[in-house]
Amino acid sequence: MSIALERFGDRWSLLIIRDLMVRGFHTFKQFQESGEGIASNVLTDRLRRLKKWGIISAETETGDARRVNYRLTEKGIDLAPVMLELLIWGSRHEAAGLPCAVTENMAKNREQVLKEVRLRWQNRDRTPVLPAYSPGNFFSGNKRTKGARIPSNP
Amino acid sequence: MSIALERFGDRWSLLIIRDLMVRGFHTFKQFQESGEGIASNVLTDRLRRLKKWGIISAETETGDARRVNYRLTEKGIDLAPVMLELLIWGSRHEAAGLPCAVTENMAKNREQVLKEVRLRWQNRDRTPVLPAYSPGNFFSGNKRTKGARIPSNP
DNA sequence: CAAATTAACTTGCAATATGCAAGTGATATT
DNA sequence: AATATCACTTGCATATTGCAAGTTAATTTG
Repeated sequence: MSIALERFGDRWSLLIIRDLMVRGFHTFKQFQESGEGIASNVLTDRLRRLKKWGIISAETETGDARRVNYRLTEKGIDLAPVMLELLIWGSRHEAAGLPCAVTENMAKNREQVLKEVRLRWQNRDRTPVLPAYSPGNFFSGNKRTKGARIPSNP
Repeated sequence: MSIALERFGDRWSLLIIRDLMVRGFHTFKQFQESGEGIASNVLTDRLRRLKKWGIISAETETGDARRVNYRLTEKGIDLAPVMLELLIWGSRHEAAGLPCAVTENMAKNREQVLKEVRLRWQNRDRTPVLPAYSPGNFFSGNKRTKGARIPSNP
């Protein structure tokens, strides 16, 4: 069986990766309080597994040794195309929080979007890709389109 | 939380979709005997859920009322881009059964590959995308490249 | 500097999901 | 008519997840 499918065959792993990728999450607490409802013991386990698999890294913050900063590795950020396709699919086929116009625009400019996401990763940019969050949505889950800088037809 | 991620947040759903998409599976029995080890009660449940969500359809075969034919819907086949990106990611970052040359070729010809997959779906073509199966691989899991008609640089 | 707070986990136990082996019932084949 | 096949069910053991309440180490506060 495909290793890739085994990796993400649970309720939380992909969600954690998405939150790291586009919502700017980087601490244990943020995941816990995100409202998604992951139990702390499971969160611990998932972060550990993702780290073991080289998808995320964990390093204690310089200046506050209580905090641990989680971050996608190169391998992790390489999942961006998967996430983007899932976003587009969800927007087309499931009730979505983002207006279809926005996601269809993303679909037309996949390379652009992915370039932008990777740049944010390189720059350690922690602002959410879309500013706020509301349920039912994929990327950051907000209906606002303002601030979603990503796709503007070239 | 994203509906798309909720849909596939279990061990088997994506695997079933992949098997329908590229391995030519279409019966309960095939899934059971595929060696992936899904329990029959869970398989029943997953097929039911996927049907409920409109991702697959189920119809009893004309001519043999015992058989049920499972098939991806339009919504289901639209997951092909997600699957393809997962395949490419897995090939780059996890031990893969397919030679990287093949998957990188697919990565260069995504549109081609997707067109081919959709055509197979339209034609109800049940031959596996890649002829045989070996573990550790994503699409059909075979190391053979012969018969993988999909990517040939244009 | 002692007390309170914070962040990242652990622990114990209940609830849920999954795995397994053995059915069942409706066709179809021999 | 007997046997086999196919798509499920059922009952129960095991594993995973969810929940609430700790624990530990590191800051912050008064």
